[in-house]
Amino acid sequence: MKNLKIAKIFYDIAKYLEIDGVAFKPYAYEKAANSLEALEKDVGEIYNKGGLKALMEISGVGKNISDHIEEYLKSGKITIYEQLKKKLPLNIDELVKIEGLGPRKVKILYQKLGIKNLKDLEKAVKKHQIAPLSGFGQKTEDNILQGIEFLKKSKGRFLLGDIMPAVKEVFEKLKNLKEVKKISLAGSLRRKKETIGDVDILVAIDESRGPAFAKASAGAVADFFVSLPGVEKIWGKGGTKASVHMTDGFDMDLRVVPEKSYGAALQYFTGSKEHNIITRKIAIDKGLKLSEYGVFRGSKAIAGSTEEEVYKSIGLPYIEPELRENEGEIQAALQQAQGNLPGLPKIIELKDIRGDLHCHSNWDGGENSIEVMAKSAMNLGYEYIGISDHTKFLRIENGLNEKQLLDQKKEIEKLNEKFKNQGLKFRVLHGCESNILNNGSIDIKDEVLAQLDYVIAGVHSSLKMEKKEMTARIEKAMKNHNVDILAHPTGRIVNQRDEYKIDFDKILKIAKETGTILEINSSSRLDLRDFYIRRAKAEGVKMIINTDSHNKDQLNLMEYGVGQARRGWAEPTDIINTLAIKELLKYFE
DNA sequence: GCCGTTTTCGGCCCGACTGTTTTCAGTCG
Repeated sequence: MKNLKIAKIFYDIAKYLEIDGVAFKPYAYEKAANSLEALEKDVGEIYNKGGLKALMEISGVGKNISDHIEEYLKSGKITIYEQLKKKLPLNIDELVKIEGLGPRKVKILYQKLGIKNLKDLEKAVKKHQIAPLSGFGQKTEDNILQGIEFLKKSKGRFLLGDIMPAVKEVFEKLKNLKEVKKISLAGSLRRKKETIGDVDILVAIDESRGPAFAKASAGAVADFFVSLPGVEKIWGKGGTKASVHMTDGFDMDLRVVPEKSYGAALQYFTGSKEHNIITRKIAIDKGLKLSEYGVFRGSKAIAGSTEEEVYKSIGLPYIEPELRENEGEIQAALQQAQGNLPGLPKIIELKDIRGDLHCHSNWDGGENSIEVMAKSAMNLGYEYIGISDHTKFLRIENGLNEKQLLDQKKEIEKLNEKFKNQGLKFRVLHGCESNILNNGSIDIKDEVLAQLDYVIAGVHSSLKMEKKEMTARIEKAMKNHNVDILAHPTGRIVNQRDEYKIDFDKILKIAKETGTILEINSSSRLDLRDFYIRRAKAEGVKMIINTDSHNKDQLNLMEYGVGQARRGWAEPTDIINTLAIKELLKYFE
């Protein structure tokens, strides 16, 4: 997608300009990049329809930046970007990931030592060339070494679903402390980002019994925090904060604040940075000041104990954490505050989900029987589960052939009969996760597919096809009238694999035409990504949130798919597994 | 480089920490 490619270039330009010490321009480029990411339409399309004038209507895009966009659309290049790259041939992205290294220091390292990337940096650290530089020092050198080692060990960021179980355990323990009055996760974890740098936990303590008591309470919470099982190393501990490194590899930060500023602190520590900047600006426009301590008029605090109060004081309705990226939520909130439509989306919640339709059983080598999977789904409060085992092309996954699928159908019918006799209002649906072969055909005969309640199709082979071929392959599968759901539509896996080359706009168009449902896969694929979800929603394409469970415990991954959908602004009406069974089956029909 | 029902020029988020500064720049979240 061109929007994202251009956005990336603008972010890079911003960093280059920062390196050169240029004031304010970096912020302008970042802002434009941010707007492009949030755009629901293709920037090429906007330009084709309305030219430069239409581009300049994008927030943060003015005369110069619209020229850059035009240049990119025409030639695939932006001249000043090429010049900046030539002037400072650095891998900035890589270098500024080291804690303590920012653009200015990166420039000094390049000028004095010719450091262009992480490898160069590591060599220089080992030869102790960093400490003697003016502005650096022994401590900086030590910190850089530590930063390099952390990056190597953890690759920097963790998959949300991988660390959440451990975080929840810690969270529950803290919550049960008598000193803790309020507690919340904050940061990217609360915004449900795909990957998390570190874990932020915010706690409010009781202040009503005086400062000495409050101080003792805060100390007790911090003491407890650093002595938790799983803590490998304590980075630091003070009266109101502590940070630790866990044996699982991630860092956790604890902040303890008084109750009166809990809401402001939560708003601040939740971020994102971009969202905070714009909310603070809105405060300034109203003659107020917003910080982590509260909202102030002069020196008088006018709000701070809850987030709702903080937003209200600056004239905004409450904004869900998953929307706080400055990608249009502020405009939507302002719109809502003025009583105009559509305002903020009423984004989907976990409790809206009535079933999970991408689940594997022990028929294809999954861990649990259909009955066990079904009972686990009942325990989650679902009304239905769909069994969708792999089909025959995937031999390595014990894919089922036509005969096995029909045998499985009988077993599912029997199980439904049993549930009915037990008076249970729960239904097992029968589907499959079929394979889209290279020529776009499905690896199971149509007459068998037609006998299933629904059919999922996905690409599991020849992932490196050229864009045109791959798009045509998927298009053909979507046009098969037995295919209901396109599994993990772009093929990406977080931190492991990029998406395959596809024309996503075309996929959206075909989905709209054929009524094909696009999957939001909750496993480590997290595919569709948030910005694709937003575009699908804008086009009126329906989606489904599935877990792709291979055992009963993985049914719990649903919360991450829902988080993904929330970041994509999806509402319950956009997601078909919020439907009751009757409507769902009608939709498939 | 962008933006404007207080501005077409003069602004551009806030507070804390760190390291090396002898009064503050760079970095972080």
